Amino acid sequence: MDNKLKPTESELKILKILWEKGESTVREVHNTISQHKTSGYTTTLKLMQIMLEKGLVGRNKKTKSHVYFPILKEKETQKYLINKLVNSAFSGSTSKLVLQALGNTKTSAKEIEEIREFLDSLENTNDY
Amino acid sequence: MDNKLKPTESELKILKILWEKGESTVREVHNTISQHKTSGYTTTLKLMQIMLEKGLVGRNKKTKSHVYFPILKEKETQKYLINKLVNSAFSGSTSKLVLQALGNTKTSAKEIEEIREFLDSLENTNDY
DNA sequence: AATACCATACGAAACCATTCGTAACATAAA
DNA sequence: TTTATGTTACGAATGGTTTCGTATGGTATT
Repeated sequence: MDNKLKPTESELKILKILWEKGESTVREVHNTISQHKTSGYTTTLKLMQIMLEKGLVGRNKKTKSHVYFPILKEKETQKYLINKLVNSAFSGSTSKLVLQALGNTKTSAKEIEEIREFLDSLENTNDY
Repeated sequence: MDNKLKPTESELKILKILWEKGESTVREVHNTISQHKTSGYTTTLKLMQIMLEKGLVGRNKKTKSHVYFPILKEKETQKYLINKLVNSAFSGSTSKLVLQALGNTKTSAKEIEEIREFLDSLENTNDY
């Protein structure tokens, strides 16, 4: 992934909203953010303008206002972030991360089953 | 985990060295860092002094120089970082993170087996 | 003791992300 | 058209991390 596309924490919050809700105005994004955090409207606006400059999002002019949409893709970003974490704190070992993550929180039987199935599918594709 | 104990990226690099190599002088830490990055000795020194103030590391006076050791524990930090990532990019779902992580990189048969065993042990302890 | 060498302390610059105030502009209501 | 409301652009302040230069102090070598 392009280093230019590395989002900051605030940018990630905004991207998350755009991924979940689809294209949105600054007002809509700000309303969502306001539920968890108190900061001004122009702060959100400025952040989204910066994200536009960086190419993290795009926008279209609608009659009343601009409508923003994510350019950076969710899966790519997740992959980038996992990679960063694995390298910075788990000596590059993904399985160490996985074991630690599973140990941290209660994992439901259904989730465990899902993971088992995924492990099965992994074994079938990379047999070595 | 105490918010005071949240390391920055540079601090994490230093902690990683202290975890791996055990207690070390600034010189030793700096030599290790220099292999991957070019920055001055006093930069490393300053960072470690700040980490001392924050309580991330401790130090003992040896004849020639100070010897630093980690106070922040590796597992705790990993747990904190995973939690942060799960919340900021995986809607709080650990299993989503795990699935994505496993999909990102080739996982060896041995690692898969380890994870399976861990899943087994989880099922035995939290049966619900 | 004088010199050279290394470590420490610390202020300050540079950098970056976040925050907001204010001005300019557009749209809708009176 | 005037007023009110909402949107955008943008400069600048704030706060935190990283970087380094320089002064100071200690240890060891001559």
